Order: sequence, then C-alpha cells, then structure tokens
Amino acid sequence: MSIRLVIADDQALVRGALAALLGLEPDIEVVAELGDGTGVAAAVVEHRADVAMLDVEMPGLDGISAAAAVRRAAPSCRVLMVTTFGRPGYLKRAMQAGASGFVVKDTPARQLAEAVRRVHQGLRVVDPVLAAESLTAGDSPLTEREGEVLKAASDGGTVADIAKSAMLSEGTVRNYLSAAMAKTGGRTRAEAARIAEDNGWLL
Amino acid sequence: MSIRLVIADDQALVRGALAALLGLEPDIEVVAELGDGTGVAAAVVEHRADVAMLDVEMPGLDGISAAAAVRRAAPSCRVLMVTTFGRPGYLKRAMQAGASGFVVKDTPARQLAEAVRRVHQGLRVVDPVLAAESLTAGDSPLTEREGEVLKAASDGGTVADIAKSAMLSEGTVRNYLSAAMAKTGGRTRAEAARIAEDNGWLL
DNA sequence: AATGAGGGATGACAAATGTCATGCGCTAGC
DNA sequence: GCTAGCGCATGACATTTGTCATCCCTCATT
Repeated sequence: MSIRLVIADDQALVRGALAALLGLEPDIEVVAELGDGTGVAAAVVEHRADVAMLDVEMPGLDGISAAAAVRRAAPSCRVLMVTTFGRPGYLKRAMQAGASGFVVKDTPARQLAEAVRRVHQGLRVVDPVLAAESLTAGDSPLTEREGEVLKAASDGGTVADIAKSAMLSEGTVRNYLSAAMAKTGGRTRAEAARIAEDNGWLL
Repeated sequence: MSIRLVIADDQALVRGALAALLGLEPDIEVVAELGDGTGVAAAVVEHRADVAMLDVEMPGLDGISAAAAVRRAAPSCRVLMVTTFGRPGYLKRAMQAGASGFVVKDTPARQLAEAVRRVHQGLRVVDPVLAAESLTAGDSPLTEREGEVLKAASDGGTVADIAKSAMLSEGTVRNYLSAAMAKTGGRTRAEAARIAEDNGWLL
C-alpha cells in the first residue's frame, strides 16, 4: 500500500519537479498538486492523503495556516513542511500548528523520500541545527501589534503610511516601532524588520 | 544524441528534483549538478555540456556572472536562466551576459524540457510578459555608486554604517541615497531599496 | 577648449524618526 | 482588589534623515 501524498508549493516548476522526484519512489504516490494553501485541506480529504507536503511561503493561505487546516480536517494525515528559509520561528509555529516534520530546501534530494516515509510512520523529522536555533531564538518577543506595525514598516513606507494602514496615530506607531527596535536589537526600523523577518517572527 | 545538461541551483532539493524531472526525458542527460556558480564554467567544459541551466540567486558567483563565464569558456554551450523572481533587470542583464533563455520558476513543469530543447537548438526562450516589462523598466537609472550605497542601505544600517562600509563621508552617502530615492521614486531609502531590488537593479 | 556626467565632499536647513515620560482603559493573574 | 502587561494616545525632545546649493577633480565627448 503506497503512501498517498499531496504537494503544495507556489512555484510550479519546483512543485512539478518534486512530484517527479517522489513519483519515482515505488512506495509513494502523488495524488494532488496545489499552487496555494487554500485548497489543501479539501484536497487531503478528497484524495484521502496520508501525507501533505507544504511550502511555508505561499500566496493565499500560508503553509502554517494550511497545516493547521489539514490537521483539523484530517487528523490522520501527517504534515511535512518544506521551506526555503530555515527560520527558527517558522519551525516553532509549524510544530505548534501540528506539523510532524520540517525540512529546508537545501537538504539533499535523497533524504526527501525518507523524510516522507518517516513522517508517514508517525515519526518527527526536524533539521537538528534548526531545532537548536529554535530553542534560543524561537519565540517572538514582539507583541501582536508590534509585529503588525513592524510588518507594515518592512516595505519601506513612512510612519504616516503605517499609521494609516494600521489605523493608529503616528505617535503610537513610533512607540511600537521603538519597542520593536529595542526588543530585536535593531538600530533602525529597517534593521529591526530584517531581524524579525530572519527569525520568522513576521508573517 | 542526447542533450548534455548542467544544472546549478543553490537549493539541493530543487536541484535534485529538477534533475529528476529532466532526467525522465529520453533526449536529455544531466551530466552535472552544482550548488553554486563558481564551478559552473569548469563543469561545462569538463563534461562538454550543450546547455547550462542556472539559477540567478546563488551564493559565491551569481547566475548572471556564471552565465558570462560559461559563454567565455565554452561559446557553443547555451545558457538557460531559471529564476524565482521575474525581475526585468535580471532578464536584461542575463541576455547581455549571453543567456539564450530566461524562465521563472512558476512556469508549468511540462514546459521546462521544451525550453531546454529550444535553447539547445539556438532559439531564444523568454517569458513574453517579462519581456514587455523589461522594455519599460529594464534599465537601471542608478549609477554604480548609487547602486552600491543603496545595496548597503538595504539591510537597514544607519548612514554611519553605510559610510563606513563604502568608505565615504556621511554627507556623500546621504547625497547618493537622495539621488537614488529621486530616481526610483521611493520616499524613504528603504522604499527605494525595495523598488530597486524588485526591478533587479541591485546585486 | 569647452561641456557634461560622475565621484567625492561640505554646510545649512527642514522634515522625519527615535526616545521618553506620562496618561487612560482593559484584561488576566495573584 | 491589586498589579502587571498590553493597546492606544499625547507631547516634548534630541538625532537622524532627506534636500539643496555649492564646490573640486577627473575623464570622455564634442
């Protein structure tokens, strides 16, 4: 009985290539390919998938939320996250969302099928380096609002822009940015945003 | 006689998956896989490759420079760029560096093998949407120094940081940033950096 | 020889940003 | 019932940015 696998990744080329790679394995069957997170849970149910392989960065519903949706809709289906960026915060939140495994896209291709099998057997698959990082830097020190404001700041607008988009006064925005800078250790809002981004604290 | 292909992409999983996908084609033979740009030209020569498939974003030598190196070392080898980001400036510079094709990673997987074949036959393969964009926004309006400074600014440091890293006075840095903001249309240096980045003007 | 573009710099000024103290209301924990 | 933390806001203040005029030097074009 082969493992029924659903693959979601926004880059069609990568998605197709991963499907081709895993389709070569005799014990794995790719039953669905998706380009965003919105339809994943439904596809898992429809195809009675055993494992869902999800990218974290996706348009529509992000991989973390999609993982949670899958767990709710089909508790027997395991989730394996596959991501470009090995961000501590992503790992932590993926696990909290019910993922069983977390691999970065620069692990050797040979290990991928093995990761799928392990996850299918109920084991956890986590990059050890990332797991260690996640222990020290995993939790976001930012409050929800601080995160929101910092995220709004990350594409370079002025305080006035951020205030408008977050429905806050300019002074409040500056206060949140100041707090975020203190907590992240950044000396400008841009630096703070970059640090938070790298740690997977934004989304 | 099958097409001898060299693949370079920094993400091992993607690289392996692409190799698997293309390896399924009867007329394509993957003769080498690289994780960065530095060894590409040598590998092309060593394996007498017909086509080199290069990612733009790579550690060490970036894909554009690697393309130029390949053309110098083996003029008969065609270059197909494969990239995550469809940035007009990348396309333009890739073509100037001697690439024959440019596809983004969210084109359907089926078309990839076809793109390789077309490139091998001496045809050009370019996403039409991107080609159009490249006509309007392709050329960087920034001077070399402006680009350098903007790039240095893009990870969020202060003017003092940038001045130190570029060996310039703070006033000069501010002048360059000001010029870059005027040319890109950004209202802050962060926005200018984002715009330049999106257009493929930095690197 | 003159022109213009780019690299580099200074100084002055206005606007934006970052810091801090302070205030109020709300909710959760002790 | 008190305290602490968070959301939200003001106002004042010092710094940092961004803008502009102006200068010098070099190199390529005309």
